[in-house]
Formats: sequence, C-alpha cells, structure tokens
Amino acid sequence: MTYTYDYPRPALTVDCVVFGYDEGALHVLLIERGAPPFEGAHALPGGFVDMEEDLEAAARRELAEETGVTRLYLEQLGAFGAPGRDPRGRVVTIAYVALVKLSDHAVRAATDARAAAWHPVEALPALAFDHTAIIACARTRLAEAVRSRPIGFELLPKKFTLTDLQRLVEAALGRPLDKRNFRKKVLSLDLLVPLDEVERNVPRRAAQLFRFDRRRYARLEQDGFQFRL
Amino acid sequence: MTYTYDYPRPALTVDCVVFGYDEGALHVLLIERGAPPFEGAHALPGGFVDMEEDLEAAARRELAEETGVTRLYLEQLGAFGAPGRDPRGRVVTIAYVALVKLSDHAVRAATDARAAAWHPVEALPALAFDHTAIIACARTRLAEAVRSRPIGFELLPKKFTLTDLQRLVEAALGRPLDKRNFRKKVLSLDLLVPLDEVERNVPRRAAQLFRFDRRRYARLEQDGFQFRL
DNA sequence: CATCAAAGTGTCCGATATACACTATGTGAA
DNA sequence: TTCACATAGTGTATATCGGACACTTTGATG
Repeated sequence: MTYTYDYPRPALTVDCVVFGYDEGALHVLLIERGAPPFEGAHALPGGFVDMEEDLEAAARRELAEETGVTRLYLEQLGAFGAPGRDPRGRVVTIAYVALVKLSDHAVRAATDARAAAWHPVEALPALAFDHTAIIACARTRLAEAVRSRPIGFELLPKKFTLTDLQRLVEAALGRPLDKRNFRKKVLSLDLLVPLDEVERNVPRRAAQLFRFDRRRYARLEQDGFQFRL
Repeated sequence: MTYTYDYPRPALTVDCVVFGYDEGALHVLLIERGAPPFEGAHALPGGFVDMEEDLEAAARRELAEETGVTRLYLEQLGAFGAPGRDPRGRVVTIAYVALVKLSDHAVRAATDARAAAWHPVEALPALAFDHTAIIACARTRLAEAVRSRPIGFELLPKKFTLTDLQRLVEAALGRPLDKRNFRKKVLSLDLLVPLDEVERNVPRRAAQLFRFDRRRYARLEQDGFQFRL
C-alpha cells in the first residue's frame, strides 16, 4: 500500500530529549540505532508521526516503544527542519523535552533500537542527525523550565525532602545553589506542605518530608501567578 | 505529476504572526483567504513548505508572496499539529513570530490571498483554523522577546527618540511604563549612542535622537551578556 | 559516648524595581 | 511679543529581591 499526493511532502518525525535526574547527576536518554541511516550510532528516541495522532502523543508513543519510558511531562522545544539534516531526504522533526527521575524509569530497548540507555550529559557520545544541537537547545530550555514551573516538585516522589528538591534543581541548572537561600525561596512560594513525618533509615539526622500542594498551585496558576526559583 | 510514499505523511505548512507597530498601536498582519477551506475568512499568512527549503525560508517566502512583506526578523514560535485543526486533513504548521514597524511595510495581497491588511490586535476578527490560538501564543512570546532582545532598537528607524522606543515596548508588552524608569534602564544598558541631532519639524520641544550600537551589542552578546527591560 | 553526616536556621548588604512631579524648551497662534 | 500647549527631560526615596555567609542540632553508628 502506498500513499500519493499532488505535491511532495517532507516526512515528519518527533524526537524526545529526556533528561533523567538521579543522585545529583543529569543524564540524557539515548538509543542506539538499529537501522540505517546512522545504524549503530547513538540518537534521541523518536520516530515518524502517525496520521491522526497528536504531536505530543507521537512523542510519547515513540518514547515508550523505543525506551519503555512512559508517564512523563513533555514540553515542546520546537521544530528542526534544515534540509539535509537527514540523509534519507527531507525530514522535519518536532523536538520535545522532559525531565524525569532516572531511577523511576527503567529503560529497555525495543522497536528499531538496539539499546536504550542513560548517558551523563557532560559526556555525550557523537550523535546521529543534528541531535547534538537539539540537546544543546534543550538544556537551555530545561534551565528555564525548572525555575519557572513546578517540574521538580512534580517528578519527585510524593514525599520528599528539601534537599532532594535542591539537588534536582541544581542538576537541571548545572550549578550549585545556596541551601538557605533555596529554602527561603521555595518555602515562601507556599506550595509545599510539611508532613508529620521524617525520612527513615538514614544514617544521620532525618530530614523533614514535604509534599507538593498541586491544588494550591492550580489555583494560583489560574490567577496568573508565576513563580521563579 | 504525483508523489508516492510507503507511509502517509501529514502536510507541513508554516504560518507567520507578524506584529506591526505604529504610533503606539499593535497590529497583526492577516490575509483574507482566496480559496477553500475557510474561503473569505481571515487567516495568518502562510502556506506549504517546499522540499529542499528551510522552514524559516518557507515562512519568508509565503509572507512575501501573500503580503509583500520582506526583510524581517523571524523567530520560531513552535509547531501546532492537533489532528483536526485543518479540515483538509492532517496538516502540521510551524508558526513564526515577528515584530516590524508597520509603516515600513506596505502590504499588498497576492497568491491565494484576496487581501492582506493590518488588524489592531485588540479587535481581531474570527480566524480560520486554530489561528486565534496561535496568535495568543505569539503575544506571550512577543512580550518576552521585546524585553530580552534588541528587537525594538533594531526595527526603529536608524535615528530614534527614547519616546519612540518606549512606545514600541509598551505596545509589545500591552502596558504602560514609567518614563523615567524606562530611560534609566535603557540608557544604563549602554547600547544607545546619542547623536548631535534632534527631531525636526515637531510642534514642541525637539527630542534627542539616538542610534543603536549594533557592534557593541554583538560584542556583549558574545560574552554571554543578557539584557532585560 | 564519640564521631559523623547532613539538617536546619537568620542576618546583612548591595542591586534592582517602582512610585512619583516638576521644570525646560520649541512651536504656533493670538 | 507673549502666551499656551505639548512633550522633553530629569532625581530621589522606598520596598523588594537575590546572594553571601557559618554555626548549632540531631539521629545513627561503632
């Protein structure tokens, strides 16, 4: 079965830059390509958009197929469509960015991909297509996103400590923050609820646990409230 | 002649949200569609991307063809691709945003468009497709862009007054600014050069003329300098 | 009970943002 | 010539925010 059009059409793909955070280090989820072009090379997970499928849905589907990673917050980064970026011909890709807790997302290779694995963001291998440039673009976006949207809160476990949150923000920004200033700011947002509970099984003073107040955030957001860490 | 593929492909278009500024009012450049779907309705200028054509180049080409507007700074807004946004079938569009000085850009209708005209941004007609949503998105982007990039300086005439610049920024932000504070900030950037010249033929005290120091900005930008109005 | 490792906490200072009102000047009309 | 008008041009005081900075507390472990 083939599909015929009166005018030529570029192919349309989606690619996902999934940043995985764990223990203070930032990683990117990459696959090893199992088919030409760039067979064997590392690349961002992604693939062709189906007809009748929303762009973000396509990104989610490809990500699940190729890496097993699901249930994450995706944000559109933009379209990359320079002629020549794909040796197969004209291919325009819509890139998405996400940040997830690495340890929550066991990866497994699947369709079209030999392997899916996390790579430290500071030591990435050579990549297929223009994926290196897309990742560079995504890092800039991530730094902005993590300061102005509750991505961090959302992706931590339900109960977390302020240090957990700070580590995560630091990893996303790529620089350390002052503990006292961070706590001041984050608590002043009034979006965290202290629980009657502390960490367990830690060989040191146990830290207070908090949860994120989703409802309150939803209400504030409606009123045009903007936060900034 | 037809084009055949093994898998179906969405059509790919570009659309331009061109904000035109003049005398304190912000306008958007719209065309009247000359062909179905939405024949006769207002819409953003745009159209199909050619093979071998960069996305931004396609945006420029369509804009020139449909409205006669050329030579402007375009910035990618993002991809809009919900299934159903176009009654002809699956069409994904990449939207671009620009801000120009309205009076510098005489518009004329052409290809596929019955008419091209500026519409005040506060009183837009009903639009074809999802163009109303795209414009809403573009306004948010514009407000951000005008404060963090020298769009304003760039698009004013070579010689301009501080009041000209303030009017423009106010129009883009959609709110008035304090004159003294604005001047303080803008002059402290050290990017404007006062000329030995004042306005002419004005029925009031003539204002000092300035020019934008492009070179200095280029140098600062390279050092990672960021400004904010 | 000594050690360790991280939790938790407050102040000061400098920079930045905002609010705010009058005088100066050039044109054009009376 | 002078008066009215319209806009240019200017500075200060205050509140707010961000960033620098170091010690004490607590709980677990050996």
